[in-house]
Parts: sequence; structure tokens; C-alpha cells
Amino acid sequence: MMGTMNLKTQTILNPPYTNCNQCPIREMALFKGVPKERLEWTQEYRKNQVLIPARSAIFQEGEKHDYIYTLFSGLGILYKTVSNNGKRQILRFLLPGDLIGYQTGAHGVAVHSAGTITESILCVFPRAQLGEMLKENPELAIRLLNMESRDMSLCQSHLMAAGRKTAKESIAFVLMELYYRVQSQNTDNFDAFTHTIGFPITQEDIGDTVGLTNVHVNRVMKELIAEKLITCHKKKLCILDEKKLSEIADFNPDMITGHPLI
Amino acid sequence: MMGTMNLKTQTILNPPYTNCNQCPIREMALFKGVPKERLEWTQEYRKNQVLIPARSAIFQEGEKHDYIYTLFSGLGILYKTVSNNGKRQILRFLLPGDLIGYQTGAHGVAVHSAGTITESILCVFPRAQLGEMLKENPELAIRLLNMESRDMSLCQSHLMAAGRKTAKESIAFVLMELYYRVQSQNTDNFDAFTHTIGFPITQEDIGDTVGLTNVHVNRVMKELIAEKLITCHKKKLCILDEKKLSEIADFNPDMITGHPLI
DNA sequence: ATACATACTTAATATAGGTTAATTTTATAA
DNA sequence: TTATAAAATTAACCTATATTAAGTATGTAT
Repeated sequence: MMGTMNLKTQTILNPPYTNCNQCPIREMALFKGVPKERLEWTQEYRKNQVLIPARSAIFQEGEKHDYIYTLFSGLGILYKTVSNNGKRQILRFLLPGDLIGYQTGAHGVAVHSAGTITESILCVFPRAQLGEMLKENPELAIRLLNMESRDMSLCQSHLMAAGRKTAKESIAFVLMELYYRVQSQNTDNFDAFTHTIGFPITQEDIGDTVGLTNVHVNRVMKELIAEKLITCHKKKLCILDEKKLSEIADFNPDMITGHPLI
Repeated sequence: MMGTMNLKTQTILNPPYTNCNQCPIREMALFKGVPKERLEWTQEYRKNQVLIPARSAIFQEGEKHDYIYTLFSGLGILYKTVSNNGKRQILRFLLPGDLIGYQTGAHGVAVHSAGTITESILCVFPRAQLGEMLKENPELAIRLLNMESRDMSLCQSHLMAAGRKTAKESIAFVLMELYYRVQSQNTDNFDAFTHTIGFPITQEDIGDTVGLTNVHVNRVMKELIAEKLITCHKKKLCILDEKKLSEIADFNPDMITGHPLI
């Protein structure tokens, strides 16, 4: 079956960041722009960090999981598996700063699986304390609402792609989306000069994101390359013609960058 | 182009509910189970109700809209339109109790369109006051987070259907989803004895939900009827074999019913 | 009743994308 | 460096679903 993921042992980084100012959670999207003084409380709750190997499970759909995570470094995916046919649907790519595992079904049971693409470091929080955190910090709840709201927009765009776009349009969309999300993080995964991002994602991953087979993704990627819209090798994706690609994709960067605080 | 929607005049019901205890918002999902005394403040914010005809627009993607809504009665849809080809993707069916228009892009611009299937009554709130509401009522923010979380699960399930399920599986899923959502509302739209719900949704609507044409939806519906899993006429949908249909759909009612308060 | 529009149904034909399987390239481990 | 595994590529063939274009039923307004 496509896209199986082995569960390997997690390396616990402990003690992780003894200096509060190095605590990665402060740099995460959830707290972006919040003054440091107001984030002292995060220290009380934060548990530790774990190192997860590439292509490994973080948690599985159907499991009860008592922790929530923030991705500190690396690249991950959120996905679901159709139990009838074993096929995988990637719901979202997880980039540094993303919150993982907040959303659950009844009794804290995961409604989707999470895993890594590359080796990743996660910050771990006990789920039970999230309620306290939210009650004690109303602004945190509002921030979380905004993150959820942005993630919802992304999910809806993917739904539109899978349901009503052609293969070419959908693939162009995913490439542009990742290009913008990586870009807006200001990490060394983005080179503004060559319009290139690090791209450890396989064509099968892309297929599982937009609802196509790896074979057909390959056909379309070749086409995009032939039209000189992108190049893609050695785990690097280069966007040669952002304007044309955006048009094909019906992609609007506002979806990524512009988001409200009510 | 498929699924166009005419903008008609809105009837403003004014004065709407002079008696506070009749205020519909109190019965909505967002406030379900909250004691009446603690909801006095909603009266200050609530603006009024509007009556929208069947198959009409509530708001359009790209428009700035200063109001948010709760659906009091009727049936609506959230949808997006692919600008390249004009095709419509339904993101969600809106049932009584659902919050509409909270989610926006930059500067309060709608990221999707909303419209009615049947004549509907909406409760209207000025968006600007939502921030206040949330700050003054931290529990409201948490409730809203939970609603968003449930809606996200639904969206992800639809994404999985559009991306990785067959036509039959996807359609079965949508039918089961609506059956359960209507059922869990305890309105007269559901008849527990005959396993029947009111179903004013066209086959084209279903197609736009799962990414198929109305023609193919028809073929599959006929098949489901021939297999005695459902019947469907006179705007009524009857689920004859819930178990088999759920299996085909890979549908788990927990997604609708079981949802956490953290 | 009659007319009109909307929704459903059916059939013939077309195609985007799937399936299978082999080959080549690239990455990783020994 | 060599061995091995993973990913990309290509080709031949296939099928689920789209497209187009009827026709029929159902609902609604006059």
C-alpha cells in the first residue's frame, strides 16, 4: 500500500533548552509578535523536545494521544487513511511553527495521523494543560482561533483542488502554496535570489495531497518543467515563472500571508 | 456555468424577537448547554434577523463583509468557485445552529461564498463586536475553537473523499454525513421511525460537494437505490441500510456527534 | 388546466487520469 | 567504492468519470 510509515523510537532531547530565551515555542507562529515578558508562563507548561527520524510516525489516527506538539524544525505531514482501500490523503504539510494534534475527536482520540518527511524536532505539551493555558490567556485562545482559521482556508483550498481542479492546476497550487509558506518563514530553506526552496517531498507525496497517482504527478511535473515554469532536482524546487504558475493554480498568496487578528 | 446563484433582496425581520427568551441564538450550537443567565450579553450584540429566499447569496468570496451570521432555520452551503473554469466546490452544508462567516482572509474579505438552498432565517451580528465578545467571554472563544475543530474534521473528511475515494464511497459519505447531522439536531426534518430526512439537495449539489458531475451522481444514486441502501424522492432521503452505507462510506458518526470541550 | 422551469434520467462517445511494470536515476548505507 | 534502496521516468494499456445531448418527470406559477 502506498505511503506506509514505520514507527521508530523517539529520541528525547533532555534537558532541552535550559535558557528560557532559547525556548523555541516563543518563536512559533502562535506567539509571533508577543512580548517575551508575557510568555514566561510557557516555561511552566512546556515539557521537552523530541527528535523524530525522517519518514516516521508522530501519532496515528484512532490512538488517544495526551500531548500536543509544535514543530520546531523539519517537515511533516498530517494525513488520513481510507480504511476501505488503504489509500492515503495528505491533509496538510507541517512547517516549523505549526501546531500539531490540537484537533481531536471524542475522548482525545486522534482524527488523523501525523508523521515526518524529514528528521524533525518537536516541542511537546501535555494536552491536559492546554485548557488551563487557554483559560488563563484569553488572547491565546483568540490566536489559536486565527491559526485554525488559516488552516481551515488551506484545507478548503485543497478540497477545491481535489474536487474541481485539473491535475495541472492542483499540482501548480501545491507547489505555489509550499513556496509561499516556506518563503514566509525566513529560514535558510528559501533562497530569494534563485527563487528556490528545499523540497524533500516526493511525487507520491504530492499525489497523495491532490488525489493523483505518482505516475500522473510525474507526467504533469515534466510538463511544468518543459514549459519552463519550474525546475526540480536534488530536493530543490525552483519557481521560474511565479506569475504564470499562480495563474494556472488560481493561487492567491493572501491565503497564506494575510490573516486577521479579528 | 454550474451552480450560479442569484442575489435577491433580503427581507429584514424587524423587530425580530422582542422577548429575550425567544432569541434563537441561545439555542444555537455555540451556546448549547450554557445557562440563560450567562447569555444576557448576547442581547446587546445581536442585531436582527434576515430572511433569505431559497437559492440566494448570503455573501460572496472576495467581498468584505462586516457581519457574521448564525443559521436559525433553513439549509445553506459554503462554497468556492474556481476562477479558471467557473466550477463550484461546496465546502460545507450549513444547518441550523451553524456559524457563518467567522472565517475571513486579510481585511475581513470573505475567502468563500455562502448561499441558501432553501429559504432561511439568519441571525446577524456585527463582526466588529465579535472581538469584544470573545475577550469578555473566554469560554466563548474555547467553544468557538471546538466548533472550528469539528468543522475542520468535516472539511478534512471531504478532502479525503474528493481525493482518495471512489464516486460511490464519496456519495455514500455525504448522504450519511447529512443524515447524522440532521438527526443530531432533533428537528422535524428527521423521522426516526422511517429513517428519513428532508433532502432539498439536488444531485448537482452533491456533485459539487464530492467533485463529480450531476450525471455521474445520478448513475451512482440509482445504483445505491437498486441495492436497496437508500430511497430518494420528493425531497426526502431515506436510509434503508445504515450499516452497509456506513461501511461503503467509511463513515464514523463520532466525527459528527462526539466532540470535545478540551 | 396550461405553460414553464427545474431536476432527474438515459445513452453514446470521449478523455483525464489510473494501473502495471520495466528502466533509469538518485540517495543512502556498508 | 560498491551495494542497496528509494525515487523518478517512461511506455502500453485500461477504466472511471466527463461530456454532450437528448428525453422524462416533477414542481410551480398563471
